[in-house]
Amino acid sequence: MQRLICHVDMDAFFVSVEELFDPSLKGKPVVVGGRANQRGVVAAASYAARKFGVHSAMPLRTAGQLCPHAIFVEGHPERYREYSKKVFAILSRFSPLVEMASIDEAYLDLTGTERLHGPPLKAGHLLHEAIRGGTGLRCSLGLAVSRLVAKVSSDQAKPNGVLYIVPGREARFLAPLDVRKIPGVGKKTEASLHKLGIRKVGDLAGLEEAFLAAHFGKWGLALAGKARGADAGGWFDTEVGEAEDPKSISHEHTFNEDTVERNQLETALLKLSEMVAKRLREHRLYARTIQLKLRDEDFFTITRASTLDHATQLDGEIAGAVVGLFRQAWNGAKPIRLLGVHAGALQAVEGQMNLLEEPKKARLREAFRSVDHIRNRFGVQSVSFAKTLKTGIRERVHDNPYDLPGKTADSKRTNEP
DNA sequence: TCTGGGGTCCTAGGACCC
DNA sequence: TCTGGGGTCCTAGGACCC
Repeated sequence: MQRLICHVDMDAFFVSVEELFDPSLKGKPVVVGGRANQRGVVAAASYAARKFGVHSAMPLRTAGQLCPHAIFVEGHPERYREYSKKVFAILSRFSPLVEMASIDEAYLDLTGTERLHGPPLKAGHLLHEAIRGGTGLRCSLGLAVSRLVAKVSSDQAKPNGVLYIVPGREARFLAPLDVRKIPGVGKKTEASLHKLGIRKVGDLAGLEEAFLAAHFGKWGLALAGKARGADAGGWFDTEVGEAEDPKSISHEHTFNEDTVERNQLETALLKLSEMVAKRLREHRLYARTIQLKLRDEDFFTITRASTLDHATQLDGEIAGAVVGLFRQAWNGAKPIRLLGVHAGALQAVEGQMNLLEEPKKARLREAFRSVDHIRNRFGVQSVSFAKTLKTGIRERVHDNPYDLPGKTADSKRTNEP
């Protein structure tokens, strides 16, 4: 049976959700991500704002210069998660094999649903209409035999379009597109390809695999396959289905102003450790590697990792490791711009941990369960490390506002620690 | 144009072991 | 005694995606 994959990509998602709640924003230049004078980048821009050259990932200050009359909004992550879930629910009516690839993007496996939904293009339009009717949001939709071609075709269909690539026509569809359109080809790879005189996907498809392998290693081989429309290894080559456990969990924070205040920095590390530990417990995962991320005022960035002799999900153990790394890595001279805490080498609850568990640890874990419960009800800052309370925290550390759906957001916070 | 935050995957070198 | 070879784990950094 011919495989049929559908890629759904919401159009200007964050902006469109904002418009649902405030229709007066419609048609106006809107920038989601923060104020025009803040440190940060654009998370989403309305089509009206894009006309001025504003696009996502652009520094907010730049966007403010390009389009001073734009409406700048911080955004509402809970709303985006809510609408992402709505989209997921609608898609689930069309196929049991649905996967949210990010908050505004999903893959469906529609293989064998022809008797139910009709031919591919018909199914696509039904889906498009269902999303429009169920959420009031527009999306673009690509259908093809592979994830890769489905994704590229949804991009070509933007905005508000449906595009089906007939099986066998993949290479012809891709050939005239810029190499940059291939997922995984970013600025650097594009530049390298241009140097070799390769500009279009068609140029790429004609090359020897050995040539690409020589220039780009393992990635070059995949690239050759992608140019012909194959999923060609890696994540793209997996079946569409249930999301797997995360491979890492991290939180980081950029300070509004660079700082050399050790107290402030270490307090921030404790907060970040708490956030990481809380998410580990939500996922019922344990981390064996803890990593610190440090960025100084010159944007010079280092990471320092430490592998523990056992896996953990406890705030104190993570904080202990990360503060240790921090004291080794930073001599107090250069002002710090960003701190991050990263948990890797994750393992499930099942496994050797249970055997090694000491009764003391079990009690601690029980205590943290209660802490998480209280935090969920009253906010992160309702329960915290003693040091945090003592030194006070001026700089507030936020959750990732544009996280994947399905994770609980910490509710309201007080301004006082 | 002074550059967020949360992820994934890949590479390369060194330690260590057999 | 002038330098094996493979495997695995760990660390650091970087490209890329939304």
